[in-house]
Amino acid sequence: MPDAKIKNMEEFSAVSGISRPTVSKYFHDPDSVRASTRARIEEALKTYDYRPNIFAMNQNRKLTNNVGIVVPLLADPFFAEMARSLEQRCIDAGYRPTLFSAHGDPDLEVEVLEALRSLKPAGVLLAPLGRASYRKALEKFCNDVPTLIFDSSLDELGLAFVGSNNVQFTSHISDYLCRTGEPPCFFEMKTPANPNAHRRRQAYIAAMETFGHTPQVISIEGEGWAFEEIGRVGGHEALSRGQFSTNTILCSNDRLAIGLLTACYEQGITVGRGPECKLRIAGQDGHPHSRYTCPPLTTISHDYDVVSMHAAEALFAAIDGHVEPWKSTRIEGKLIMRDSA
Amino acid sequence: MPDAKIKNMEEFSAVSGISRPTVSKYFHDPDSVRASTRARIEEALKTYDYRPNIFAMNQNRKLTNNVGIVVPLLADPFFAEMARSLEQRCIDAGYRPTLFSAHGDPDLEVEVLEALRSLKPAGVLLAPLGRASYRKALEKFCNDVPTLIFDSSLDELGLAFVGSNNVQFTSHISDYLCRTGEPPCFFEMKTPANPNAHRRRQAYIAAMETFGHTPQVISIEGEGWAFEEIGRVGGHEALSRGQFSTNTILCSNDRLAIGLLTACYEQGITVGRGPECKLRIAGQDGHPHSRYTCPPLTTISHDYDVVSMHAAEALFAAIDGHVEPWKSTRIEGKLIMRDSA
DNA sequence: ACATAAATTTTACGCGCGTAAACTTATTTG
DNA sequence: CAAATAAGTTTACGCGCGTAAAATTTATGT
Repeated sequence: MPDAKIKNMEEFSAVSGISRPTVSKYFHDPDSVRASTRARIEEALKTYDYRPNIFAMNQNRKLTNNVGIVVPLLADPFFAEMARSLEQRCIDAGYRPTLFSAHGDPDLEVEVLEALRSLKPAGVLLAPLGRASYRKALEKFCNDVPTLIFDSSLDELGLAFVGSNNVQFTSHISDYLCRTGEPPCFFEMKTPANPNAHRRRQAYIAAMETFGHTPQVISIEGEGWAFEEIGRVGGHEALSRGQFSTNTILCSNDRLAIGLLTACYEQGITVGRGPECKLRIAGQDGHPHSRYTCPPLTTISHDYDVVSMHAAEALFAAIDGHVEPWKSTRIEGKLIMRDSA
Repeated sequence: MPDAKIKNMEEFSAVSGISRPTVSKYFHDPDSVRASTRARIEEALKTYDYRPNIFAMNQNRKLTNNVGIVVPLLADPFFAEMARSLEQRCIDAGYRPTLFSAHGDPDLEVEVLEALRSLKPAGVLLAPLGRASYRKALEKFCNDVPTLIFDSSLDELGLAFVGSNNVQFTSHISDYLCRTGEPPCFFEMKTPANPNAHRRRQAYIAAMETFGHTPQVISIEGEGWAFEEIGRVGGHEALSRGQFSTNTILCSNDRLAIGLLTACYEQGITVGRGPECKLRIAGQDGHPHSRYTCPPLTTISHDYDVVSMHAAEALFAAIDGHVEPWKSTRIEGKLIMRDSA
């Protein structure tokens, strides 16, 4: 039971009987001191409540043990899950993670990066919003701070890129849809907030051509991150106009698919694999909610754990000085077959 | 265009022609210096890139301008939205918010609070996990740090409580359901992760008695925060056993309702208000996803904006020294009528 | 046991800024 | 316009800790 409060390291070194520089070393890395002295320090820690002042520590250290985690939109469960996973890995590796969200706003993203800079982080895990106009600001940031880019790639930016293999995602699920029924149309936003959307469209087109089908892309209007609503409204329009040339729709992402499912429901269109169903709908991302749509959504899921592991380890390696040339790691997704397609 | 880099406040005061203590005052509060000197400083700021070292600043200040925001589970869109809103209010008020999630784990919550302590925050906005066993740790924290509790109340803890009026929530929607059809059964978790659940059950029972109906509570098994899955599995069981005595079900929260909707779908049970529908289902919370279920979920929504406003302003007032006795502010919810009930 | 290497102690300085005190200059007020 | 007041300057110290250098103690190997 720690009782007597200790003001600073000086006082603590006095009561522990160890000199302050050695105590300092201990807090920097407990293994850097002799086992016997470590034991004495930890013994004192049990009786006296002391923790080094974090501000004084970071002031003089060239590098802190802070790690920034920046996502474009924390309200999106995909990023919430990635953030959680990365946060845990940082803690396990002895870093102090701090979580930031740009809330979908590129200006806020730049502000966040500015704020992050002043925290002198040892490294940053950044999922960029991906607007080209902000490339300059990101580039500047990456030059100053070891930054690993995840989720959506801005070529050659930062230490490295780790994310999902969007081409494989779309190819794989397109393949599945072609082999199990009519070839899919592709449902996407005309001006997607996420740059991965472009890769997915291209992969869809390529996959269709491989199968000898003519691709059909339906690009709907809508700006911002309210994908479900955009999918619902755009879905209503596309359905009313009869824009889907087959009975199968592959959506650019699950959130769009969820909106489209709602539109179908509202128009009384049954979705699913059964013979009585008019439409098959599939998504992409493995959104936490996709299991609970009606019908449950067939999708292809990110391997959250593997992506976060590669991202975290690549950053930590770089922090430890293991310099490697920029590279891109893309993790394959797993098809999740459910009732919607 | 800031070009020449300035190392510290000393150098900056030199190039700006203002003494360092005055510059220090300026960064503490720009309005605390004469308008003419403020102009000179800001003029220099345009040509020289300088920002005070945040660690050195916080080291000597008794209080930082850090504000901690702690939520039980960031992956829950309700908390994600609250966090976003609170974050913005902190920034607008000149504080530096830092976001933390306990990820549903009481031990992590305590750790987060420990970490937060060392940031010497001016204040903390805390939505507690609400396990009684951790009351002691929270109490200790609240004694040391000005803490405002939101979402779920632990009586008399912290500066004050701001949250939704769960009793009104349940009364109001129960009332609606009774007036528009058969009286509702209540669908909830036997051991809910969120303490508000108890209030809702009690309010349901009270509302039913007011209407002269006998309340029927279905408490399902399940631990943790995977409410949708718990609702789905529990829903299957309750449906199979015929546990619902009326055709109307009020769920303790939207996430449970979403799971129950999935269970209904999987059993081929139509949900909605139409004459062909077998069941009416309503939720509570105004979950971002509730609009997109099939059918869209009738629910009662938190007034996110008002709750976050009251919470933030109460904290800022306390930080500014406006001491007030502990009080509880409960915001009413708005009924959102959709097709499910 | 003795040389050598490793760890610790002593001593001392610096980081960047907050802040207090005494003094000087600028602005406001009657 | 002098006096009163407000704001800025100088000077100086301290915060809590990192860290370097030299001296000293302790551990390790043959």
